[in-house]
Amino acid sequence: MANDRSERDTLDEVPATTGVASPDEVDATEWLRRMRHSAAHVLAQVVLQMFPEAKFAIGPPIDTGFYYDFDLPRPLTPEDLSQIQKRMRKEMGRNHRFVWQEISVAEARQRFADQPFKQELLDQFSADAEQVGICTHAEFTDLCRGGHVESTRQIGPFRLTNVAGAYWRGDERRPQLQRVYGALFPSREELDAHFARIEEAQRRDHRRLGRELGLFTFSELVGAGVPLLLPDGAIIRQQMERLIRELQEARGYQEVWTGHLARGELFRRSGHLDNYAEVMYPAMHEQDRSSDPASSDPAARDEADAYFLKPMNCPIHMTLYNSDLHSYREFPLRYAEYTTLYRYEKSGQLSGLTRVRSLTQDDCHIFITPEQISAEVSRVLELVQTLFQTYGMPNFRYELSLPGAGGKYVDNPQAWQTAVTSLRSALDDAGIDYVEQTGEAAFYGPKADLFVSDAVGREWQLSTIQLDLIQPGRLGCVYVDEHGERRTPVVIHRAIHGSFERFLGILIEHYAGAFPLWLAPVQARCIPIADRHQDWAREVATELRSAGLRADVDDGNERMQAKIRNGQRRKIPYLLVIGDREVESRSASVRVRGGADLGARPLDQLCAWLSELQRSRALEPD
RNA sequence: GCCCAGGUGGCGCAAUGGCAGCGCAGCCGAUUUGUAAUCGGCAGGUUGGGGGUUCGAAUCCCCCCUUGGGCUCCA
Repeated sequence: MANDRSERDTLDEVPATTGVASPDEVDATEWLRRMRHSAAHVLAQVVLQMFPEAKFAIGPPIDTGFYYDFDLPRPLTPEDLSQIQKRMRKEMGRNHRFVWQEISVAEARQRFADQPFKQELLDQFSADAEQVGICTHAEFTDLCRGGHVESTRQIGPFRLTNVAGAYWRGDERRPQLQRVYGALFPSREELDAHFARIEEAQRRDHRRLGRELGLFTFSELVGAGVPLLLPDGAIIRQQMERLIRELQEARGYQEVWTGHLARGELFRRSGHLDNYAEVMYPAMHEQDRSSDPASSDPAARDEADAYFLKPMNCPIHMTLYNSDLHSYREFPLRYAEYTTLYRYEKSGQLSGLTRVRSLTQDDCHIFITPEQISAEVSRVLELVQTLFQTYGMPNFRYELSLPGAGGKYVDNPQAWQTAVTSLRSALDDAGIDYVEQTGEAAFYGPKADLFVSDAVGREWQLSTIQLDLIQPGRLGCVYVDEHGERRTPVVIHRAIHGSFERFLGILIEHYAGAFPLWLAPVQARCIPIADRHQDWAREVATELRSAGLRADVDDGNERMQAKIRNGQRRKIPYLLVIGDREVESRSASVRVRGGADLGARPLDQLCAWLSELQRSRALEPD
């Protein structure tokens, strides 16, 4: 997640200005950073008072405040947190001055003799004579590159928010520390606004809306990470599938179907068992069904003969490609598939619809010659733009993931170079801004990924465009070129939605549950005012359904006001109120989601209007 | 996977060692109403699962499942 990355990056940033500054020496942003960093020092001071044996690690400012990592003799409780907070406020009120100075590494080693994490930070300096910064306020001194306010009373309003586990230096093999997070803003109002924003974000959290709107559920019995789409959620998903099918058919994609299982031998050849085994569900051995005890001896099993739930389609699509001999004239050859994949995501990673164990990609594999890379990537980028425009989602960013130095990247530097260059030029030609990430490429090639943020600020990858220089060769894919020579094709792996599950989660939050007409599970609901209006209400609904719309009738014995309230809460785009006047004039009164009353519309006009709105996938409900 | 905090009718919550309760939703009945909640009644829980402590466990202890917040991971 990029926001985490940016947190990490702050550790390595050297502040532009010296240890301590007054408010008029630095700009507002830097001043805020300094308040946050200074608050982290006060936090460490207080924790050290309460736990003299505490080992303290690092405590940088972050986007919304600060944190500090500690190794403590026991877990911190919520009560500890409020106690710490109280004492921090007290210390701040005492108005200690921050004094920053430089000392030699050798001196610092002595000073922090009982602080192993500080010692490790000092290890990165080669010479003992080098200078490092330390910052002192009250009785507390920390190893510190600087970046403080002048005194503790200048620190803005804050609140400690939570404790979390965090690995030392972000490495899961290293000790896990307790990270105390705090929110800090320049003013009380801004701090309150921050928490109000969080509350607002929670209101549009897809996990909450999914329940309220009856879109999806999970079951302990079915299993973690397996989303169960309720009828209304399934309707939205069907519309998503329909859209991408339409767009892809128009662009020369051909749909294939390859099921859910494949033998281990396939994944061995593709390289996935070597690079990806931990995310695959374990092997299913046919011998396990045998009554012969000898045959279930693990040593006798061959992973190659076992079956696996497929975690991706690529090797299967390549095998399918191999069922025939292909010519360069067929290229680009585009295989599309919408089949569910299964990935054993670690339990701690699961999150609503955005991180699941059964996921359905709008997955395609495109077979091309190396010369075609750039042009085909451009076509895929166009498809991405069209899709996101249709959903009205403008806020995304691209990352270009390049190979790093590691041995994960199979050699053939020339092919990699071509691939990277082609990918980059396609992005540039499309006028797309992107960030390059070295060492983030797939084991089989470089890729361009699209990220969006969810309601609570977490970033998720949706679209991906990956070049594959490895698997086609491993799986023996060939094509005949214009000279009659057999060559290995390049394959583009690409998904536009990413997975329908994750995209649905993002969509729910993007619209805050108020879907545009074409996606809304119920598009129009007829509300008869009294029982005598029910016949006409039913007729209106029937006519709308004949026009291809999803319409129903609220024939409960509640008052109209209550039905409107329910329909509104269900975020139905159009509520059609039907009373004496409407029955009389063969019409329905249209109430737009949000409250606008459009007055009575004749039934045939209503049908034509709504079905055109649906057909055009218009974004506004009115 | 790791750390922390949770799991009580479908949903949101209360009960902290001594009779499991409230609201919404649901069902039944009455009401027939013009743009965000009509009234009355009924029903609904072996307190996530298993084990333990105790005269007695939703409440304390252990294991597991699961959710949330982080960390790590994300071909």
